[in-house]
Amino acid sequence: MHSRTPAGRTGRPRSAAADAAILAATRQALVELGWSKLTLGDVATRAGVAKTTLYRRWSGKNELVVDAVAELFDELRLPDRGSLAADIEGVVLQFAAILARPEARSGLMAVVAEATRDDALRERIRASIVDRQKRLVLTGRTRAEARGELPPSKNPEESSRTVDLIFDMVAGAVVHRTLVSAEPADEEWVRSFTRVLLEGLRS
Amino acid sequence: MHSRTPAGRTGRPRSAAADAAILAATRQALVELGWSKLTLGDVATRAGVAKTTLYRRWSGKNELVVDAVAELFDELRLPDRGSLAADIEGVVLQFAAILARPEARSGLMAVVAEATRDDALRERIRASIVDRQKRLVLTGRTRAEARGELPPSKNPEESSRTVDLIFDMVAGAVVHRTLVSAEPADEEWVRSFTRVLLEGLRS
Amino acid sequence: MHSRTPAGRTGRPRSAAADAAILAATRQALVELGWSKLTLGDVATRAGVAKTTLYRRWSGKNELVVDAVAELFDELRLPDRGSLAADIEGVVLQFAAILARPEARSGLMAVVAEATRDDALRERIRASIVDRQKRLVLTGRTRAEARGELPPSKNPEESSRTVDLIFDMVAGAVVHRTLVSAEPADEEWVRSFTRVLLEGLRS
Amino acid sequence: MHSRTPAGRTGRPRSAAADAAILAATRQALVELGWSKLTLGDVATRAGVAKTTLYRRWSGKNELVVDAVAELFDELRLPDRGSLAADIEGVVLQFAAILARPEARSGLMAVVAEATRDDALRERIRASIVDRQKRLVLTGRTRAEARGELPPSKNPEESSRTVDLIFDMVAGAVVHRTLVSAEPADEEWVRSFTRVLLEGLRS
DNA sequence: CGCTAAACGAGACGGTACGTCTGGTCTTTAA
DNA sequence: TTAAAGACCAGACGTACCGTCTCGTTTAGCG
Repeated sequence: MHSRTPAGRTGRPRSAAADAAILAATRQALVELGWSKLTLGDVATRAGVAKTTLYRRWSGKNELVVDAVAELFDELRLPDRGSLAADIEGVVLQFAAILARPEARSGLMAVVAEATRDDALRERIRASIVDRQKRLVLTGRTRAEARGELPPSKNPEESSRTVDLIFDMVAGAVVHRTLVSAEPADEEWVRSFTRVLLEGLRS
Repeated sequence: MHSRTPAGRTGRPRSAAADAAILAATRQALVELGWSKLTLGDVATRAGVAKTTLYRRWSGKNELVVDAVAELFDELRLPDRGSLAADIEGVVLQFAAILARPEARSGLMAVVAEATRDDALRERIRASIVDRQKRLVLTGRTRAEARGELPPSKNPEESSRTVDLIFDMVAGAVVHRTLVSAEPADEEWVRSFTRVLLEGLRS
Repeated sequence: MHSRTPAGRTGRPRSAAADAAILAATRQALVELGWSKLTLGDVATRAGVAKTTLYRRWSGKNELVVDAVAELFDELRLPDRGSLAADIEGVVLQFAAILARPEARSGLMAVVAEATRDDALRERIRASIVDRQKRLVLTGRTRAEARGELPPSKNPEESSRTVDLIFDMVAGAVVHRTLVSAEPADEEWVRSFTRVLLEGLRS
Repeated sequence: MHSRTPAGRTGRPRSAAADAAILAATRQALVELGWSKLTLGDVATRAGVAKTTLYRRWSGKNELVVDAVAELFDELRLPDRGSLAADIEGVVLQFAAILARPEARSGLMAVVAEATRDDALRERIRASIVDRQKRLVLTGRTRAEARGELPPSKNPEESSRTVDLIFDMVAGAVVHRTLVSAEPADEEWVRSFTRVLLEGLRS
């Protein structure tokens, strides 16, 4: 995380409230203005905070927005609905619901775009957002193997490759449907998608 | 398109060379600087053109970059390799090759991010980039039905939904693999992906 | 604009009205916008003329405005009211009336300002505007000497110096009163000024 | 003045050095480029200051140049040479010396030209430049009355009118001689001028 | 309880890019 | 050939943010 427990002991401690206020203000500004018109000065004003305070915690717009958006994905949970298909449908719908929120839409794509030229930023995105999602895929796979819905992993390496493939297919399809095609990832679409994905994996 | 055949007949006509020079300069600047550090003044300088000339043709950075990136997708062709799987693998590899180019990577994602708040821009992206790709899916489907590799479409509406689903799955997976996971969409990955997709569709 | 010279064998006949239209448009623009916001493109539009046509006749803003303003001074006449004092009062009032017009106020001072760094422009101002006024001073002096109101010139050189002095005093005082002090050079002021000037010269 | 003692007390205080540097750079640029080619960006660069800093203190070119030129008139002093004629000659020579400097020549006339359409600017000129000069006339008149060289003022209103008249005559003649006629206001000319003025006033 | 030192708000600072406007020039078609 | 139209290059305009830097002012923990 960006916050650091004070190394030395003296001096005024950082305001814990400021962090929350800044992240909330960032999301609000993303909703109202979108990524490109969001300015750090405006975020600071909304948060009732000086620009200095903001820069003391985040090194720039990208880092701030990653953290602000990452919090949105905290609510992702793998439901246990009894079957792999139902579980996947559940989590995909959650994912789609998050991407339907305007603060996620422009914020997420913009930082991904920036990350194409900034390895540190990509790493931050991976740690804050992507891995959180990927863990759900892992859990789901394990649970499905236990249920006998998927054949057990033959070897770790291939297993890892498969998880990556599934993850790219799930996240990619939902993102593309939502942001590029600009159509809602509603229940009907999710059901069709899940069917194709699972049939493909089963065979 | 942005260019307009002169409505009236008088006056000096717009330089056709300027358009090409500007788009080429835009791609070059995308490679060297990335989206966020690309400035229109710099593009104009690279193109040997005044800023006014640039603004006369494009209303802003987003519109310019969409056109510059769109040209990259002109080279996409559906190969005829004899089987649906081979055809898909071929076109996905082409798509991945384009996304591997730095001028496409940051440019494409950035305009998609902007399009989340700008309907006109999204329409422009759809017309210039997305529809061009979707037509390949349609062609591929038709060809596969003729070969008997896929069951013939039952009704137009469901057919359209299926094409959309396939398109989101293909484009989404490749984009996510390439830009978010930041792993190459190489032949091995493409073969695995195609197998899952086709098996899922066949059943 | 609609004048057509039938005799010319090649090319379009030249518009005789263009000069007048441009100068009139220049004065109108001076009234409405002042010197600094007057643009040649705007003048051309007001005159119903292309910018090219304007540049074919004048080399720039300064030259155009000098000519436009110079026409205002064409109406200056030395009245013959029977006494030197009355004659001077008459011409000073005329001069003040011209300077009260907004197209003269900002136009004249602005070109004078430019002329401080541009000898060709200063020469143009002298020829078009200043000499026209100075001739009035000469005429007035000659007439006053004939009347016996002023002693006859002792030698040409001193005479020339005196004319220059009078001219600078008259023109300078009226301009300063009108433009810097921003007070009207009305009859009362002119009478006081003339009295001081003539008493000073007589002794 | 433009500078304001900070109303609120917080925030970084304005740099006092910046003001001086900007005004000096303005005068230097006036010398080298003249009014019309002087750009605020260039002034900022010369002063080693950002454009924003300049615009924070002055609202535009006119206001800046007024202040820059006004400082030139700070050195005007009414000498005490024992007689009214000598005093006037002294101050007129000082005035002429200032107007001989290129930073005063084009700068002063240009702002006067602009002031014909801008009351606020005219007021600024009056306060910063004109009143400073007029006070010298007042002092001179008082001193001359004490010496008995001029009859004492009959009433305040007429006295004020006379001061205004003298001021317009002195300043106007010197400015016209220097800038319009473009001849030096040397000692000989000043002596002639002073003689005419004083004889006119005495009678 | 007073000292110390960091964090705080405010806002000025040097920069960079914006998108617009104007100055002059050049290139087209029409008359 | 000249006119009107308007595209062209060049560069200044005034504004908006950037990220940094002073300021004077809290506000904690330590002594």
